[in-house]
Amino acid sequence: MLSLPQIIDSAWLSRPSLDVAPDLIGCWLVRSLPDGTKLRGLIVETEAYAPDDPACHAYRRRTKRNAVMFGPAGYAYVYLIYGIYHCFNIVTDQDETPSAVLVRALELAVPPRDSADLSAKALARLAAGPGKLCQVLQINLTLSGQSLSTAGELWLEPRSQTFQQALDEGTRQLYQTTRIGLTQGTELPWRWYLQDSPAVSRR
DNA sequence: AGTGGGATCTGT
DNA sequence: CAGATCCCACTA
Repeated sequence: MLSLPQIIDSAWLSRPSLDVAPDLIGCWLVRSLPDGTKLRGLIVETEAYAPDDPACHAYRRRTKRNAVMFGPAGYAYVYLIYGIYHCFNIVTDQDETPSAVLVRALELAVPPRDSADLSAKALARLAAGPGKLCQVLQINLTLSGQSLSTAGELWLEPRSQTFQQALDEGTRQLYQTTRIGLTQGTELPWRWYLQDSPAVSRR
């Protein structure tokens, strides 16, 4: 029986992204908005980015954009893609080891206030994709470099006992496959998702 | 100072 | 499958 962490702290995240990425499935991403609203989503899809990984933004060198990935674990790395969408990453591994986990999809625990007239199906797809989840949780560049602590605007909470049990018993399963949208490193099976989750971005 | 490409998403 | 649209890394 795997022991559950009480909290997801820097030590838990200071492992290689390949270990952290699957472990983050089933954990909660919590966003506290300036007006006090809290949004919670169950993480159902992640991708690992590692040193010596040609698809990693930090593959070549340290730059202004990717600098946070070179720092200690437990910080947000957010970037803008195609001029339109944001992608949210969790910095992992030891200080000076550039790596991160991209959060690709969430199951929203509480529907956003302005989504009352959506079908159940549409609701389940609201945060199905890295760009969409950033839209829903209002994650943008200002959060990049911020610490993912409960004192802040964005943090992580561990798997529930029941979720862990379902995994242990095989009632729910993780699926491991290749990453999405890349031009390099396409063959590496560094994407994980929760089987049967309607929020997974792509199968 | 200018250029090109990108870990996306939607609608056609 | 084209297009939206902006930041930043890279070149000069």
